[in-house]
Amino acid sequence: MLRLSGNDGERADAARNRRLLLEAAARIVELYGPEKLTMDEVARHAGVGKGTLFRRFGNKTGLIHALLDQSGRDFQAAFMFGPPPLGPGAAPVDRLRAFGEASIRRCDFQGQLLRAAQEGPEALSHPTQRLARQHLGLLLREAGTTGDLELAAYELSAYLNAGLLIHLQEERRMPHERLIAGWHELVERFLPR
Amino acid sequence: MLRLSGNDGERADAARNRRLLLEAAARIVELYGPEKLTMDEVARHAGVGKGTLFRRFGNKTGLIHALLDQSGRDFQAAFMFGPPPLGPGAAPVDRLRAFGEASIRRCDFQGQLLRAAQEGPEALSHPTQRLARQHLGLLLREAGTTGDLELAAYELSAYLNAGLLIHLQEERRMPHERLIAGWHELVERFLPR
DNA sequence: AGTGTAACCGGACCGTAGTCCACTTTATTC
DNA sequence: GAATAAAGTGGACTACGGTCCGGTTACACT
Repeated sequence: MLRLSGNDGERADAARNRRLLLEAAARIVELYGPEKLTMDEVARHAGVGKGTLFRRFGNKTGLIHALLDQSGRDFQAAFMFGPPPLGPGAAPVDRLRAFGEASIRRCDFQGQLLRAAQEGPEALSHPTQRLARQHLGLLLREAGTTGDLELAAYELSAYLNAGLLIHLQEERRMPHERLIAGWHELVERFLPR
Repeated sequence: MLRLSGNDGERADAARNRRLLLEAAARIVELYGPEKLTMDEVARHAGVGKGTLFRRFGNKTGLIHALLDQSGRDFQAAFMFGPPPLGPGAAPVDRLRAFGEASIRRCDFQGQLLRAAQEGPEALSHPTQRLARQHLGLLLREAGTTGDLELAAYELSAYLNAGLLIHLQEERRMPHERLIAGWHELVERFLPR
């Protein structure tokens, strides 16, 4: 078989099941919260076998990434091509500040899913994480920061990790504004003196 | 029963089983590596029921913390009471540098266990983590750093997270020296200008 | 020694992530 | 429209972490 005609090389029934599974997963999260998102339940609600679910998304973090895909793409588009201060056009420092603010804001809405997506040792290697670090590194370079920019990008993105932000908000009871101020302060420390 | 005489309020058989379980766990890690450390196997090797294992250590991260306890205590004693530059007596900046170096060195030996111990949402609340952050915050204050020192301590300790260090070493192939240099650079950024 | 009781013990049991593979469906080709 | 091969499917199965609870044991007090 040559698979020339297919839209994405995905068979029609497979595409339908992908849609069913994503809808079921989204519904479960919306109705019962992310902690009730089990692979068995998703498959059951979608009226589909478990094997199908794992074939489509690989594993649970794969499914969660697929759920976050749309908002992730929006976010990426915003900081790469959108209007300033997040997108190009503003000063690098302002873009850095805006990037953190947007990340923290996003965490307010999708924190639990974001945290779940960042579990496991391979999370740091995921394309979206790499892209964010690359972006941070680029902005640092433009801002005139010197030194090991790759490590600097890791350090900055560590602060924006959903697990850390949730801990600070829920365990340490830090208000939103303090986290933002902390980000601004951190960015400041990375600027050339 | 008053439980006055007992050494630690732990019954003799319980103490014996704790020892057996820790020895079994240590042997499994040594012989087969941390990824083979399953609760069933530990209980089986110790010749003890699974319920006993969970009663003693609560959960898997509890067992791992118990395994790391000795080296953890040594480390804590070293940076709180030991000789400079890690312990008191040296300049705060030098103590900060030494703290990171010691953490990175420790990660070289026990990285996999340390990473496993830091999984889960409650890891950041664990006493050893809190103590490390408190120590970092104190050194920053002594070094004259201004701003939100609590957040600053979180940011510094994020760099020393075993999961991140292992990722940088194994995935990004960064040599030991680069990680050390990165730590020194990071500390530098937190010093008053 | 005898006794009461709190602590301990073991292993059956549960929920969840992830694997496996015999069977079915789809799409292409002739 | 029949043959065919690749892709898809579903549910039984495994491994693992963690819970539960009826039975047992060590210890303090008499």
